Amino acid sequence: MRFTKNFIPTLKEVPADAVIPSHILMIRAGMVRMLSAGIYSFLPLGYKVVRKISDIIREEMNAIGGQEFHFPGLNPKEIWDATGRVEAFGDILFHVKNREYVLAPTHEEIVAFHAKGAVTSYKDLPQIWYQIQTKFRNEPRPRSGVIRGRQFLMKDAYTLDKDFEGLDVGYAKHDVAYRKIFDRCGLKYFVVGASSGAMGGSKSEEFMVKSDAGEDTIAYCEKCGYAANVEVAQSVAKSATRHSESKSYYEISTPNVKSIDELCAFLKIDEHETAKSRVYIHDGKPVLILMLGNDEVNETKLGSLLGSNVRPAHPEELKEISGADAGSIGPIGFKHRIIADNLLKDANNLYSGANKNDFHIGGIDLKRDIPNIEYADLRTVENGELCVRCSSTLEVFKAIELGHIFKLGTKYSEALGVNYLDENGKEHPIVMGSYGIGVERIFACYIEQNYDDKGIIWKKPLAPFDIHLIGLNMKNTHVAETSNKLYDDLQKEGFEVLFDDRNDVSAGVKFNDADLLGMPVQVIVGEKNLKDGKVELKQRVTNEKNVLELSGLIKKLKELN
RNA sequence: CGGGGCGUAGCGUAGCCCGGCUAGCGCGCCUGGUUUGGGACCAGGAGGUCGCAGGUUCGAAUCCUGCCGCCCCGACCA
Repeated sequence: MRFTKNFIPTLKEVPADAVIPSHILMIRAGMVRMLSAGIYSFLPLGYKVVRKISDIIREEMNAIGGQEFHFPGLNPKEIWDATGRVEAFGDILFHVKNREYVLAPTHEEIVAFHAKGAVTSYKDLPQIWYQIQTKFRNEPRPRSGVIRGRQFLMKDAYTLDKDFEGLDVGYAKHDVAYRKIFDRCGLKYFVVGASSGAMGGSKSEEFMVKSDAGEDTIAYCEKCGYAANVEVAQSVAKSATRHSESKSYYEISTPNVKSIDELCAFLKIDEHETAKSRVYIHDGKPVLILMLGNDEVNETKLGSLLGSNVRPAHPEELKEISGADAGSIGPIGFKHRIIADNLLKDANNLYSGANKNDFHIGGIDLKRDIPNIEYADLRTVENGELCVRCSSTLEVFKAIELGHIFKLGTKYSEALGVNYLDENGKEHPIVMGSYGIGVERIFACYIEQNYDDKGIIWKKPLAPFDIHLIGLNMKNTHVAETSNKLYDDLQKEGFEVLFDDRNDVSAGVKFNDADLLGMPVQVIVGEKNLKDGKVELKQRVTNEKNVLELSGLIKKLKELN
């Protein structure tokens, strides 16, 4: 590709709206442009990367027996009503205004539709169907460039099996394929067991990349590989103690003391001697949640313990429920259900609120004083706590979800009546699995992991070109002739070459653009070295520069490639 | 949806508080010339509904009202 004949609009300045490195660099390198919030055009250079990623995905999907489809983005609303997902998606689903269509945010329904009546025998199973298609989701808040868009490219695959054993096999195949895909793309990633949420399945795993731009918070153990979303993650943390001698409880005047920190400072005690109270409303009834010290209630864990109908009590409700405002609530005298975090199990000599403003109570013995108390794991894991599996230190960080594999089961096949006949002529719903990969997320995450202050650093598998050939002064005939010949020769050797053949910009511009675009190697043709029959070869990753004989160039490039 | 910020040429921005003449600067772009190993130089030039609509005023980029768009934090998220 010649620079002069192609649209590669690089930018010297950082675009005002871009914040994270991948977004900034994708714009500066002339690979994407925003059309509207969360909607991006891929320019030729960026689209080349998209194709490289897609090709890797395609190869690995085909390797596990996947068959590539192309499903419509425009879907009849009726089929989405049939599975109840118009309502389930709510505002996230784009609706077409002048016809009863929706824009597909995923394709389970369409796969089920085509399977119905066509995949009718156990002999037809299993099937792996996949596509790489644009998805539409009306995200309330697109962000981080291409990472969360309203329109995005997704590889989505679906397995059709006769039973759950078959599903296990298909699921395992995808697990292997996904690891190969992300490995080949050169990404550092890890795998998290996750709850499958609204997809309505049983087992699922998420493939994640550590990144400050991420939207999930993950607890990760480097030693044993334990990884879990903090919504469900567990850890070993210091618990409250049960002292051999249990004091009797007593009221303490604590004017204006509200937070646990203030209480500890006021009484000169450790936060492991305190219990924080949070009041929730579950099915219209108050529940007191007791946490050790400053631990935060994990509302996901609370939700799965009590069921979905849980909300924090409003500040106005607190006084009527407990007799006090937030900051003075506690278990003693609380007349409703009380659930304490496991770390508080059977603790005594505790300090907590008195259910009377500006008073706390000391000497609480949960075992003695709160006979109906229940215990559960309700806390949120924090950085530095210990792994429940291997006791080494957990790291808590933000991460981006690259891919997700689900065991769906029969939810969609039952809703849409997608059945097959077994060996005995008996009818069963087809068992489905669903497997997604965010194509642009691979793109962005790769850059997040591979850049420096000059620009992107591509490695071979995703690099839009193998070689960035630079003719420094194209007005010099020797340079022009040599670099033009090299351009042809290198391509004949099978290299993909980007040729900076501009004759109206100075050397510095070309060097800086080359570093910004970040091809793995740069071949620099300049008058100085050419006098001696030599050219310079620069490796982008290491910044290693070699001046070598023209005659030996191709051999050296083949070694590097 | 809640909180905060922003919208001026292709990009980055000044001016706005405190209204006033042809809206300024850098980059980029065009023409000519010089230059060519790390974002060159000289000369000339093009490019603006100041987000949109309404209002106040003799006069609005600037003040007021409404709307739209974009970014960040939160909520939400398959």
